Amino acid sequence: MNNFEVMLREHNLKATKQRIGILSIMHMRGHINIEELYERVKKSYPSISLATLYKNIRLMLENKLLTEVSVNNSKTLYEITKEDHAHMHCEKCNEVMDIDFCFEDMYKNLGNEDGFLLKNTQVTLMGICKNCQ
Amino acid sequence: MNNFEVMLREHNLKATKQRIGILSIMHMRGHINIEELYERVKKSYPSISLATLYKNIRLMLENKLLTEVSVNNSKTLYEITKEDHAHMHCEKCNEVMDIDFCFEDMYKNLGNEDGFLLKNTQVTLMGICKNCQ
DNA sequence: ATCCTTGCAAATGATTTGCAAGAGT
DNA sequence: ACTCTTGCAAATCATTTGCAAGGAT
Repeated sequence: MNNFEVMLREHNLKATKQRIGILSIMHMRGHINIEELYERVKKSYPSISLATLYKNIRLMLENKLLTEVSVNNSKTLYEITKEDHAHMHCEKCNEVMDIDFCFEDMYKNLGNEDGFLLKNTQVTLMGICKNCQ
Repeated sequence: MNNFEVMLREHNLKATKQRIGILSIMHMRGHINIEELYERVKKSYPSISLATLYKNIRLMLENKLLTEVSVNNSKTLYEITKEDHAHMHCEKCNEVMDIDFCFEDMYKNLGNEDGFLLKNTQVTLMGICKNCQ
């Protein structure tokens, strides 16, 4: 029983080969969009269908096992949920990288939030990465 | 010659009725998605087509007259480009509100950016707004 | 007069659905 | 054995394209 099986069970999901495949690709790759995920998962499970991929992504998002990362001007990415962090998004190669970030410090700099019940924060730095410059 | 005509000319775009219509809805509405924009613009210009809307949004994004606002789990929004600010996104009603935010202060709290050429930043607080609680 | 923009219809791309067969517990 | 998941095909929704006619400068 590997890590991903445990993760799935902890989130009340059956541990199917397809799901374990999805999670292991995501774990290796970091942030990934549906299209690339499909190409890669097919290498281990050639019979997997796009519908299965979409259904599972949706399910794992609802269970908070995955987190959606919306970036401007390119496809939605998904990552395995982890500690708070910020993202750098390269507008040329579309790569997304994690950076350490303390949300507590940021909250001190906020303006008027007027009764808003805060659940989560997304911080994305947009620009050009080292390789693309 | 109204404000929107000036804005368009300053960005080297011809001032058509359709474009002025798009901008005035956006100015009133704040953040808006394509579907809602279409419904509203049709009220003043019933003949406008979705294709025209998409073409113009794309064009104005390229000219930085508009800014894309990607939010998790709901349609991409667009707003007229303005000074740096952060967004609050209500996960229930999907409304997006602006809040004051000083990016300079935030940059002090950042981790390793390793040669990244920063162009822009997006900060989104996700949660439940006052009305929806 | 020229070039850009519009609206239409069709093409393409992304995501969801229903259902019968198969897999996980 | 039971229930949930898969894969397929079709349906739906979102976005883009090509082109002829119309509009802005």
